[in-house]
Amino acid sequence: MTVAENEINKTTKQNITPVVEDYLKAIYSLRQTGETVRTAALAVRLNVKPPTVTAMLKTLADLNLIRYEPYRGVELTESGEQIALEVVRHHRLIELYLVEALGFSWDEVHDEAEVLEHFISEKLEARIADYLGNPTHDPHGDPIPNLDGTLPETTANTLADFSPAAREVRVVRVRDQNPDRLRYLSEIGLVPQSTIKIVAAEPFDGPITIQISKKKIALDRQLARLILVEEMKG
Amino acid sequence: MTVAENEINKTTKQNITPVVEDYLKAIYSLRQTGETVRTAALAVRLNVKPPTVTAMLKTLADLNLIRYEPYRGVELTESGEQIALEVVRHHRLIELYLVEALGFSWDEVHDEAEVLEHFISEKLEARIADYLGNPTHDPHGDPIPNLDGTLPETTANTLADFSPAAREVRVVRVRDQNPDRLRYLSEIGLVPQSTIKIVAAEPFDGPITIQISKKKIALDRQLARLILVEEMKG
DNA sequence: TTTAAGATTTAGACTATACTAAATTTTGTG
DNA sequence: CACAAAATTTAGTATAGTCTAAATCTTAAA
Ligand SMILES: [Mn+2]
Ligand SMILES: [Mn+2]
Ligand SMILES: [Mn+2]
Ligand SMILES: [Mn+2]
Repeated sequence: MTVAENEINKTTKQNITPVVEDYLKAIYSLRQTGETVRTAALAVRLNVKPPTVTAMLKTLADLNLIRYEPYRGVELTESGEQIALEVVRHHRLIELYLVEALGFSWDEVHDEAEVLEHFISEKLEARIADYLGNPTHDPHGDPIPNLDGTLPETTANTLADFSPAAREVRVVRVRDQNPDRLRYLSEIGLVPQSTIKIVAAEPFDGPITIQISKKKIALDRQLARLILVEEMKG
Repeated sequence: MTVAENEINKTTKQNITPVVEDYLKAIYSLRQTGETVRTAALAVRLNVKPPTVTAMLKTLADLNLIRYEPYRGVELTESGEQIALEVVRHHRLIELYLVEALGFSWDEVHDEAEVLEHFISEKLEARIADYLGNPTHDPHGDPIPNLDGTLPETTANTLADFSPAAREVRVVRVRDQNPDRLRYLSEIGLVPQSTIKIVAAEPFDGPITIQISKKKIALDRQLARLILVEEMKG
């Protein structure tokens, strides 16, 4: 045997393929919702069938990137999370770079970043971060993980949680990556850093009406839940 | 059977993997030397063993990307060449972009481009080309294939072919991608567009002595063969 | 508390790309 | 022109990632 049997579980650079990175990223992102990360959710997210997920979960567990309890779900280990965060950093830096340096709009960057995140070198990552002045947020307001694997703290509520009583709020993040919806949102001026006023909130989970520079727009409550805002200070 | 048997030879986007692209690019580049492209040369270039090449050549022939005569070598078909040229275009645009927009030096860009060439979208390619003003040559003086798959014509001789009789020449291309040698060459000022004078050429394939802005430097004949130059007009 | 529906895993298979060892073809030398 | 050396292909195997069909586990409803 070429490799000793007690070495089979070692994580090497080689083992971290683009597919592995996407699984880790998916686990990380699904965990953000607070729920246990299950096979079915991963299958949907990653566009594969459940048995494919099960097979990969075993591989990831062998690499000590996740803790896996059959039938019960998974969670990232410390090293799994570090890799996930590094890939997320790549993704968000690339998104911002494409917008800032190459004139992409915020609805065009996701698919490009989804691929390139796996292939830029550490050197290119550094040059991009440097060019952008070590930014903390991407074009959607998503926080960019730091090099050390920490995340800029975000304290924001969703637009859906605010009542008309609230005064002006500032949009800080748009948690949507559907190109058509993103185009719609930027058309009405609802982008990170814009200021809006909440005009009305219909009961029974009805629409939220907001005002953006004179214009009133009714937003579906589901969509409003994806818009994170902060109260204006002062 | 899901796919009819008379359809097995169809080239689809799916079939064109990064590995396939690298084979086509390698065949294209080896062909430039004028010699028949053989299994052994491809194996060396692509860092795989000869049986691996044989297997892939069959696949490429099935996809109508090459003509393959067992034991006798291969050549690209029209569609194989188009794909090779497109990948070369990506490679060289990326190299130039990294130098122009992100401060890379010419010895750092090859490895990065070798990977990214397979993963940029057509949209990103277009934005990069646009940013660069639709350039015709990369940082090494290598011609960048046009969108239509044609190549800017280059008429240049190697430095090794010139005798001291020749007057000043302009460096137009450096056919080397070894980072250490490239650093050496840029240190002595031997880069595309620089002007040099040929001072001496030793017999028996000996060194060529050149002068670059007052300084005389002896260049190994092998290395001189990789430097393409043009006589200055006027 | 039983049981059926839903979720998940197991079993078995396939494709792409790689390898080593062995067989075969080509080529260059005597 | 014969034949050994070199080049190439064939044969058989491996790994990563995917699939479908079948088995098994979990859970929620009767
Ligand atoms: Mn990805
Ligand atoms: Mn984003
Ligand atoms: Mn490549
Ligand atoms: Mn080049």
